[in-house]
Amino acid sequence: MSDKELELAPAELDVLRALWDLGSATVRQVMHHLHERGRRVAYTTVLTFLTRLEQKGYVRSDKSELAYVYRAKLSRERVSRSRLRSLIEQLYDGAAGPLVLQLVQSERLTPEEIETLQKLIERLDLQNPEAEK
Amino acid sequence: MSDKELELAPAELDVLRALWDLGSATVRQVMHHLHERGRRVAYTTVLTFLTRLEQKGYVRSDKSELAYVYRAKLSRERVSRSRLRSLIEQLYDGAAGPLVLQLVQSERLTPEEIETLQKLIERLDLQNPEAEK
DNA sequence: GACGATCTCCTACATAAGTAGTAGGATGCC
DNA sequence: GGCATCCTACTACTTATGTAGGAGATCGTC
Repeated sequence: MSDKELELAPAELDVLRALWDLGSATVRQVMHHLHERGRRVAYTTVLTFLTRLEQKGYVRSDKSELAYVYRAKLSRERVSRSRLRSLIEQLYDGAAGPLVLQLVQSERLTPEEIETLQKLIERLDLQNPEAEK
Repeated sequence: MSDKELELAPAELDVLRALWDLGSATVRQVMHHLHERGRRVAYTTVLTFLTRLEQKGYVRSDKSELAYVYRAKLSRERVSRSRLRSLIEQLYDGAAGPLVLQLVQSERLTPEEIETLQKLIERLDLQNPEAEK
């Protein structure tokens, strides 16, 4: 439940993203994916990252075919949560409120999103959680 | 208005935070502040960071007294915005909506915050911006 | 069964980030 | 006016990040 640091360098995240997008993939497929997004990296570079990610436990590989097939062990949501947490921690001393406000103000949300949000808030409001610390 | 990359390594951010908290401060004051937050760094380390930050243009210094007094040129909001942007970009392909939802769901907001948010949303809803594009 | 394409492993190397020591100037004070 | 302080400048070293080449195992195929 709690997110212990969860260190991810930008380039590592790119690779992880490829896995999220692809589900599971070989080194080569990840490389292609990155190329399509405009990142010109060498095959071995991708391999290096995948290997490092696996060492960190963020990815697992499985060799049934010729080449290893990699898959993320870490979900996008998990990373997102941790990132947000540290953002909130670092910039707002742990208070999420200001961040939400800023987000809602500065990012244009679609009408649908606004509506969803509205419903969500209503619910929050009702079951006012008496937040136990 | 637009946020060009805005590179800030974690440790640099810590120093910047000290300046935000303190308004303006000498190396020594920043160091103390960091110590209070549990970061045991040497005086010269702080100096190094402050110097680097100044080179990057994120901080300015002013020598009227004995020691230089530093002050952030970059606001907390600015950094926050840029951080959020890249988070949204990297994790949600540019769509802010999902992030907001996740935030509202996973972070406990105080009743006041909820209320503020609610009002904000209402306003958004009214002046429905007919988002061009 | 040699050849080209692929794979993984190991190694390497440049730049960035994080941390700090030392030297030498200025300041205060007894 | 010499001693303890405090300040900045310069230098240095370690670990992380980003990037990739070469070596050797495998495979598919002519």
